[in-house]
Amino acid sequence: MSWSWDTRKAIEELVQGRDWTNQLRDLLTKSVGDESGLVGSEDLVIKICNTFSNTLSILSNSNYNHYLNELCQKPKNNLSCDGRKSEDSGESIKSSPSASALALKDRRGSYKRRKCVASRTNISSALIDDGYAWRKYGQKKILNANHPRSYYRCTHRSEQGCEATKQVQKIQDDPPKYETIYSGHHTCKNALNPCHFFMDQHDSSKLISFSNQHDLPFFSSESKEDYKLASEITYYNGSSSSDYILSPFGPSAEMSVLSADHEGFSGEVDSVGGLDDFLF
DNA sequence: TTTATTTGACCTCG
DNA sequence: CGAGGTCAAATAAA
Repeated sequence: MSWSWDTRKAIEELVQGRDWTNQLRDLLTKSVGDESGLVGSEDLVIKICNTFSNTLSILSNSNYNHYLNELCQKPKNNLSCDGRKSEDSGESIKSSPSASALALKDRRGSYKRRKCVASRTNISSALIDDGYAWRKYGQKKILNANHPRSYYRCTHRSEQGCEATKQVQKIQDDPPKYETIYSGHHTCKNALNPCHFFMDQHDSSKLISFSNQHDLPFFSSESKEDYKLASEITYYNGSSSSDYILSPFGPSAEMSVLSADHEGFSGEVDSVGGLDDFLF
């Protein structure tokens, strides 16, 4: 696998950032009742911030700039939690298709099938609250898959025209593994304080900051279902052509991978395997 | 009553 | 023609 210099540089920056983050965690753990740890941690925080800044600077000059812009435009707003959710549930008794059902024929089919839309694939060990409100609109049995795929769209699609959608599918039983494919991006203003860092497009020297870390969606819980801490891998499928690693963030997260593959998600696992040099 | 989910029909694309 | 994405009535939950 061959990566551009930018790609390698960004990966190195992120790995360095992770290491410093781990050091910082240790320091903070130690600093409970010990002032000396706090002094060192301040320095580490600056280093870590620089690491992420450098990475994003690199990315902003790369093919991923469009995605970064997308992230930057994401709403950073208030928390409320009504992420309803449901996975495969029991059967529901359906009335048999009757004359009224047949009358639907003419009204259906006024949609276009999605094609080649940039998507992001997230693989996690548990169902994850991504901070947005989703509404389930379908579920399908997928060929050669043990579990059905659920289809969700943004709850605010009707009133705000938000086109974000996601598909969730359990892809492994033991240990459980879930694949979530996100398509489109949120244009709604009612997001539930999604976790994201964002970049100041006008001043990349101080381009990164974290929103309320207590609300990191990957570490929060979702109503109705027992959403657990999840390790995860993320793939981005956009329009450019190399693989990327992002943010192995702390011991509980495995890592995230940016992948750009127009044809679905080919090569994703291989990509992970090829990153061994950077992982522990 | 309102809002969300379930589920079979229907549609598009490869 | 089949797989998979979407629609929308029926149903459940709040």
